[in-house]
Amino acid sequence: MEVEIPKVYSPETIEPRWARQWVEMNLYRPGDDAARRRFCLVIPPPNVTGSLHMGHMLEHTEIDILMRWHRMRGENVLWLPGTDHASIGTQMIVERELGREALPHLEPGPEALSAWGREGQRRRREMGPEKFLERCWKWKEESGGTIRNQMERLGASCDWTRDRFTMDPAYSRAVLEVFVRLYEEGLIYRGKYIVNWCPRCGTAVSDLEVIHEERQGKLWTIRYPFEGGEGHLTVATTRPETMLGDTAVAVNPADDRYRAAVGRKVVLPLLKRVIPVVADDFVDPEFGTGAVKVTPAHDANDFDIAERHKLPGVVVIDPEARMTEEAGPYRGLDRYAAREAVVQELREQGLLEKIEDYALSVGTCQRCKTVVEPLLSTQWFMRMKPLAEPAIRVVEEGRIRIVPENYRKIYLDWMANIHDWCISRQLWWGHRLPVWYCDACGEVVVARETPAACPKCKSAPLRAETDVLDTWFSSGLWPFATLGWPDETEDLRRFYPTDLMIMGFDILFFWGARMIMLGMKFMNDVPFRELYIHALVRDAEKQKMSKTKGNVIDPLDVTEKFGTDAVRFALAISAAPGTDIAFSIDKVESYRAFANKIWNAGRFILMNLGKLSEPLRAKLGQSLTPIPGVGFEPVAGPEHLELADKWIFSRLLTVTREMNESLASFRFHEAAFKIYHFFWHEVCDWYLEWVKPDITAVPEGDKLPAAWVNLARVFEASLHLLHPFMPLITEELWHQLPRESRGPSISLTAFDLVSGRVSDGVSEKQFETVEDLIVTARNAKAEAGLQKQKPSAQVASEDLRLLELFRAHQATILRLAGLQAVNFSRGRLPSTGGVRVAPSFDLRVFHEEGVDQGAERARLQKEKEKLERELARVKNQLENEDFRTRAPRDVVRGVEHRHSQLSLHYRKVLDSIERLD
RNA sequence: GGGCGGUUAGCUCAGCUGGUUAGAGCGUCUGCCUUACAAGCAGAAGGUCAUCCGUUCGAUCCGGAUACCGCCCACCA
Repeated sequence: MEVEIPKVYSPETIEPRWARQWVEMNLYRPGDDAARRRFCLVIPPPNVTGSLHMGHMLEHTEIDILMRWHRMRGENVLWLPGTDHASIGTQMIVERELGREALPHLEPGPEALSAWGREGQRRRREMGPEKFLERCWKWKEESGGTIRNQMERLGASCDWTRDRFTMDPAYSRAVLEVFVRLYEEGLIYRGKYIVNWCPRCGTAVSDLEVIHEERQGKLWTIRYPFEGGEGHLTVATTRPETMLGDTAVAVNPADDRYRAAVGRKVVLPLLKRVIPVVADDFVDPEFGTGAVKVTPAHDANDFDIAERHKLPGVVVIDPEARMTEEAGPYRGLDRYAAREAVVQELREQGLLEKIEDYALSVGTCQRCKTVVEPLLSTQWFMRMKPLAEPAIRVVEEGRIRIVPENYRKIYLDWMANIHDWCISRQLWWGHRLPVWYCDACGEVVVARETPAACPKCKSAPLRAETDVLDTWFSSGLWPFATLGWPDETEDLRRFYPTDLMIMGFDILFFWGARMIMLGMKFMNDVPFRELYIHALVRDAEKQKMSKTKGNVIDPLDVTEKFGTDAVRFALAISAAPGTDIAFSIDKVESYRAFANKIWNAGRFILMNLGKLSEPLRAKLGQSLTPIPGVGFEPVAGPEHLELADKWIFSRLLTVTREMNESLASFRFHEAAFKIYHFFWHEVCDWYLEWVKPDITAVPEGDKLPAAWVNLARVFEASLHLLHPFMPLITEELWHQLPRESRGPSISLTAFDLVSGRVSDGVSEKQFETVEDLIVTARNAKAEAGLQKQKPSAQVASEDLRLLELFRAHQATILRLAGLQAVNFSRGRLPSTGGVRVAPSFDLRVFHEEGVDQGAERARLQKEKEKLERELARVKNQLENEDFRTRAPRDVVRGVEHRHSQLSLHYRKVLDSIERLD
């Protein structure tokens, strides 16, 4: 039977097939064996605003690696998937879509985007909520589908039967429940405060949604004349247009310059309003003129000053950032036009003292980059201090472990300085606040169901609130609402608290902190026990990927081209905790080569399988069948073990253990590197080459050669170790291996070490010595220019046991080193050239044309110098009495051993140089 | 204004709690289409671990300073 297997692995045919099959089989529902540990993670729900980017792919790869790893250790694993409605984000995208439909002729670009946004907003208002929300839902269906396809293609092992969306009816019920309960407890309140207002989006946004940017601006110094008298106060401002809303000037009470001014009044220029001069500690006498204009309706600090001094607020800027009626002659002007006009007028009136350049930080809208306007506005807020307290405690006490640890401090600092959270948004897409107003008596009703009439004055109907909740309000409930809360479901009982959460740092405060607060509040327990913060995926030059820079790599593109497994591996092996990832196509390419390597190793085995008779193949299948209750053990077959077998199984044991340790601490790069190196450079380069003759030979009789059992077991174990990183290719190859009874997937076959097994240091050492001999021979061949030929060689050593070891593996040494014959003898080689000296053996490759004495001398000279340097260092160390007395014994002994090896080697090199002469 | 991170081979990065000879991938050079794999095999070159000072028997690793780069937070008009 000859099996035709392509030489080059083609992920595009194999990967999608398995990905689909896993979904169709509902393979990744958690098992319900109560005796087993459970492991649960709820996905950070991607926004339904579009398709997934490299950051998602990294996140999902990391999650999937851990999920598969836990699953293969026999745990009941739940990875719960879902998506977030992304209130403001989705609404903006749908608006833009509407705009694009209305203005299809525009060339795509930043200008078109903003034009489409404006037009879409207009069309949204025209359509009304009902129709607009229909469009949003349609968008959600499409976009959600795209996301799901992408995740499936990635091989994400989530339980799709538990897929959730933040606006599912059940989920929305949880959102309202939380709102009502928090309101009833006084933790949600309504009030008129300064909020961050985005004039473009037409909504309030939270502090976190404001991005501070350093901009070059100006500082204007303006005179405010005293009422009915001589003189003036001068104030400095970066926003002269807001003076129209000034209701006071404030100075520091300790500032002698202004002591007399406090209590007097000044005349606000342009509007001629008479306003008081007040004393307030907030004012820094050092800054500007030491006198501050107070604009309570358009500045958060001024608002606080006004509270303290009972000053009124005058709103001069409207929600669209135009001047209001209160701005008198400037009404209707845009805020920036008003600024110019105001400055112009002040200059003409001689009230402008000076203009200086000034770098200031302005708040911009996270979504649309528009400069945010602090605005006095009635909004809903969540009181954070009482919620933050337990959320701080659980992290301090280690009930939630944050990794890498430096984020713990950042989290705690932020939580300690937390401010109340503005949760209402003037948007349409999202959860409407469960609030009704009685226009008759002014009553505010917060209820789970629509109230029929006002509970106070009985009038009806009530006017429903139109604001929706900040997206992060609903996602804050994610870990318990997805599991069925407020109902006491089986899932909630079984899977809360979840075990792990993985997210990017950018949403630690938006989401992570809020989940912890709300989880503690409503479940009285942490939402997850560990929180791993992953790195950012950047481009090869470590630049942020962005559309404007044009350096965005689309996960789907690169996946299609090189295969999911290759991309996953490239991400995993770069994912060192705490360091951003420089991602490049080159990297993916080199891990595609790795996938191909795995494929070809499998191909070698499968091709030679044809040399086994049917019964022998069945026997092999038996030896690969998982042991019930234990799963697959990465141990050698019970039969004869060659040196190479002992070595590779010993290494396998070590590598498995090390990978387990790495994954337990989120050191993905380490685990990926370990298996990469093990599989390629140990299994393929050495083990497979070593046993090759035993595998390619046609066995005689009905006995299955031990080499077959061992190789198949090593390969199968390697597939298991690789599987979390490269699930698709490993699944494919696993299915092609013979097996007595085949489960549905490698990922459901438990794989673990039998405890107490220790690695075999003696065999490792012996194997490495033989390896050393072979490499030395190859090296000698290469430098003598004999790579094409098969020369003879001579090996000598003082160590009889070593010679015995070499003799026992003579055939393998000849084959792997590419030698014709080798002669082993005791002692040293008496040759006059071409001798390689290692501490424990000499080796000489025969060269027909004789040795190039010059090159030989140069090489030896270089070696001598290197040895001298090292020897000097080691000697120095050993002669240091402090080192001998203070360093640990085994370190000293190690250095001593090194010294004896070095001197031996050095003497041999010296000797060789002498013989050349 | 506070806080944090980085600086290791030509490039991108590993190197966990200090200890024998600092590692990979890509790139470079040499030789090979050796019946698993040229997306491969074999061999090689390439590093005063940013700089300075300190702690230590011993520092790429710990502490301090400097330089450059980057990030986060913040209610100074």
